[in-house]
Amino acid sequence: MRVKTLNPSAMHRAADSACGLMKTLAHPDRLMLLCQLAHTGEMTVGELEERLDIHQPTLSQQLTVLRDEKLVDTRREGKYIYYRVRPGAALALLEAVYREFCGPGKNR
Amino acid sequence: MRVKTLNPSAMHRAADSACGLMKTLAHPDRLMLLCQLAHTGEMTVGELEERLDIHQPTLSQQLTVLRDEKLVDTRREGKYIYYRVRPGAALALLEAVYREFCGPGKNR
DNA sequence: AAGATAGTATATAACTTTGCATAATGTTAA
DNA sequence: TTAACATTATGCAAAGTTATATACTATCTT
Repeated sequence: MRVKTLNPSAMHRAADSACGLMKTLAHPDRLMLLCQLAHTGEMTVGELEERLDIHQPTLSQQLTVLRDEKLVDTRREGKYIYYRVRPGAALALLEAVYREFCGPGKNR
Repeated sequence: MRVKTLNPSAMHRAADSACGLMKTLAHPDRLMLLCQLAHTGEMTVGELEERLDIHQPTLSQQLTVLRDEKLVDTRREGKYIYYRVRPGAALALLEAVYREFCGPGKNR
């Protein structure tokens, strides 16, 4: 069975969008944020701050990145803002990352 | 069924190693290089240069990064140096990326 | 309604890292 | 030694990270 190869320009475009996503994931705080949200479903900024021990402005800045990249959705409830993962390509990658780095027998 | 969450320090360690890999993949040239090698099995620097149209010193620098990160192996044959993907975590990620960004119906 | 407070976001600026071009250097074969 | 293939050195521009300080929004209290 022959493996189909993309033509050069399609490959460039695919590589650029894949890289966009990976650059966003390639930051420990952002990755943990997404991972945590993927597990938990929804959390407020304050809960994330406490759980992940990221100090507030840094956290807020990274959440801004995730919002800009459309990787998370938010909803306000009173003075709290709830974050959750937006379904999409990021989730598939996250799962693959999780399997490789946090799966059974990987947490030592 | 309850989803198990890693403890904080294990999570940090896992996030750091996952990010290390993703940072390496989060560069269009490097990603295409790995993708191309994954498809082809083995290629010389010159073949990669021509196929991906990356100019030579840049290519060599990115190959150095991939070597340093132990994502590729090399073998010399006369004046040619053959590169190939080293089996490991990168391959699983690459496959997930490929499915999301280059799979059926994604190359427009 | 005014001020105080809790939760969240943004601006600025310093610092660090990365990307890549040019140029120089190794290595092998003819 | 010359040509072809590949790597390394150097330097600068661009991008990413994060701390400090400030602003915004909602709630609570008086």
